Amino acid sequence: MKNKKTNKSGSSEQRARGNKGQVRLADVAALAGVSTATVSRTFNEPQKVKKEVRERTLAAAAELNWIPNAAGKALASSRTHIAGAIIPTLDDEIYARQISGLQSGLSEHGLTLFLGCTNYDPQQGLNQATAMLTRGVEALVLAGENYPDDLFKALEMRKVPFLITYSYRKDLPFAFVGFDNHAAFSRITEHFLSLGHRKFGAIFQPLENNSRATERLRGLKETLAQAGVALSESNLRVGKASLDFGATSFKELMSGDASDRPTAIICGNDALALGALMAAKDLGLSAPEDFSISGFDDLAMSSRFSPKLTTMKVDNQRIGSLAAQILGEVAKGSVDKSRSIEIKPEFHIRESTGPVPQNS
Amino acid sequence: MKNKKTNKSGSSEQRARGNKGQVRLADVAALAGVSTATVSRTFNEPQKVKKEVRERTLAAAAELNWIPNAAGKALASSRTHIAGAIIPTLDDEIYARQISGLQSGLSEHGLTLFLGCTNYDPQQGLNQATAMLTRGVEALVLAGENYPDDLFKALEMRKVPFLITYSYRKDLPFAFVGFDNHAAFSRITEHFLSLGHRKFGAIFQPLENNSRATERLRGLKETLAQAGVALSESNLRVGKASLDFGATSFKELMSGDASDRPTAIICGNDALALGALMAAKDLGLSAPEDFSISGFDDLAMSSRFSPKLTTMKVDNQRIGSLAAQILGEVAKGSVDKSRSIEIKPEFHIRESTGPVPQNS
DNA sequence: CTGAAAGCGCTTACAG
DNA sequence: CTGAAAGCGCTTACAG
Repeated sequence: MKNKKTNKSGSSEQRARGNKGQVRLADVAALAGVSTATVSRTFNEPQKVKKEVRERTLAAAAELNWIPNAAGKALASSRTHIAGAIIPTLDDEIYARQISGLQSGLSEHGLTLFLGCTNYDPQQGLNQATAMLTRGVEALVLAGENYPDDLFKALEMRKVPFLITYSYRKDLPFAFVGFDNHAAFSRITEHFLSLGHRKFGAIFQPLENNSRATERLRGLKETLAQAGVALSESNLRVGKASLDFGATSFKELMSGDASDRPTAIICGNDALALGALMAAKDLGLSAPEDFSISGFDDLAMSSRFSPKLTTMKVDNQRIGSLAAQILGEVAKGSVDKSRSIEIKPEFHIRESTGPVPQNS
Repeated sequence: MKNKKTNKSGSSEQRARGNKGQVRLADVAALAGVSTATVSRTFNEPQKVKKEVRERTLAAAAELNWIPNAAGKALASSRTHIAGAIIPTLDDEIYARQISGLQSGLSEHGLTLFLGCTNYDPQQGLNQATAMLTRGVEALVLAGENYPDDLFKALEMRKVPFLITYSYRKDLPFAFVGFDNHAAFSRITEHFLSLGHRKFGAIFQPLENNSRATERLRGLKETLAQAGVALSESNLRVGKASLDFGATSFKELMSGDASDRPTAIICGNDALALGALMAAKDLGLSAPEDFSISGFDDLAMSSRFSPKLTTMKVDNQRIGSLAAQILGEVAKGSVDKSRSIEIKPEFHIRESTGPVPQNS
């Protein structure tokens, strides 16, 4: 009884010495009549505390509405229970889904997520990462591998485990959870070749600081080259990954001489392909009668559009969950190195691709 | 010179006492031959340090590649430079955009963002918020106001400033950055009424734990009621906010007796409306000749679909930036209370709404 | 302008 | 099973 009172007034004395009126572990200890060590154990290693004492402590904590201060905890234990993720942008559903899967996965491991966006600027990526290192992230997810060398150096110097998502590359010494963009576009290109197409056009998102897009285009070009087919520069359009750019580019590609016009159009993603299909309607052209076209991502709209779009689906939510699981294990220390996981995209051949039109 | 050496070996002695090999401010101080106070000032109040000393200190920090430890900093200064955001889901572009604007805005204020998703479960929201309070967030953004009372109590008890986004309500004592969902749907409904529609149908996302959707439906129903028009329960479909549910619901609404069939269909968002329009094509019906329909959000697709969708646009990126700006000021202490900002959605009347069909 | 030292809120050997 | 006390890496009055 007396104990309680002393504590309560004690608490306000503390306030005078700088404490902001925040309830601290020491206040709980005083109320429960135990040492600070016991309060700490009650919450972190309950089995080490006698039941009766534990309950008294929990009651005190509940009465005071105590929430532990993570900074104190982190300093004393050198664990922060924080993970970070850096992505190009949330405006692309691809990354939003990954973060969604990642966040709920990390949450199950008791990790809170710091989020940073680079807007495709490597320097911003470095800044975000530095902020996160300062705040003691235990692990980091980087979407894509377009980051300055300094970033990777900093991570290695501080021994912060990290994982690269969305990409999967064997030529780089990092842990990946993603897929092989080059192989995916190789596969798509083969599909067109096997349908007899020889005149190709391509509509792509910006390649700068985006090695995924770059790899896709390489996969496309190299596969064509192996078949002895060239993609002329004039039939390659690169611009904003929007419906509009897809539409404009399509009209340009189709405005040429009928004999030069591509019969096959490979798009860097679904938004571009859907934009192109909309422009086709305006021009009175339709797939697969007049041309064939493919996307990448399998947006919700793509399988319902008319014609249904041939595309590849990547389960981004799953990429996020897998990344969370790996990092959760690494942070817990049960695994000492992050491993790679290769995701296989699903190729959905639908209505938008077919044999070469007769009159071409 | 000697100084340097002592320091370096000193550093490894420290390691034996628990330090994880991490470079600390004290190491920088030793290398530069100054006190820890001077190192701290060099970074936090540089104008208080003589130029020469400052430069020596900066050089030492650079040489050791020192990154300050935020936990130590937070504990000593009681500032964490962390803000948090809790949203229902990232799978909805609405929230992804808000987070996008929020993150870059906060970043400019030197704040790092914790992100948590509730998946529309208030309890998860409380858990995420507790995790963030533990980690010392200086301010919190909550999307929507569907959170347990305990959450608001906890925030108020700890005097953590917070802001509710997307909604804007005058009947609740919180700071909002958003719009009036009720008024928005009232406006949409008036548009249909002014076109002469009297038979209404509605396709909505789940209302449970989603007061935005609930307000929308209320705005719709009350405006109809004022005009003496009823929305029959059988003409109201509530389900997943997907293209598919929009399509299925449309077919159901249109399957009834021709005389009972709604001429006006108000959808809770664009995905539902686009799904309905796709189903209409299958049925050989088209807007606005056979029926009128509206959405909400103005997705990229909506202005390009055929017919172009009548809908309302909310600038979610801007909601995020505004929230960041307010919280940045509040965290800095330049303002002591967060203020509300009402956003006005833009009503885009396009091709999908028109006068009541003659034969109805 | 600079430094010695206390203190922020926790955890964790260590001793009992 | 429990407690006294040192220590985690910083900042900040205070004194000079």
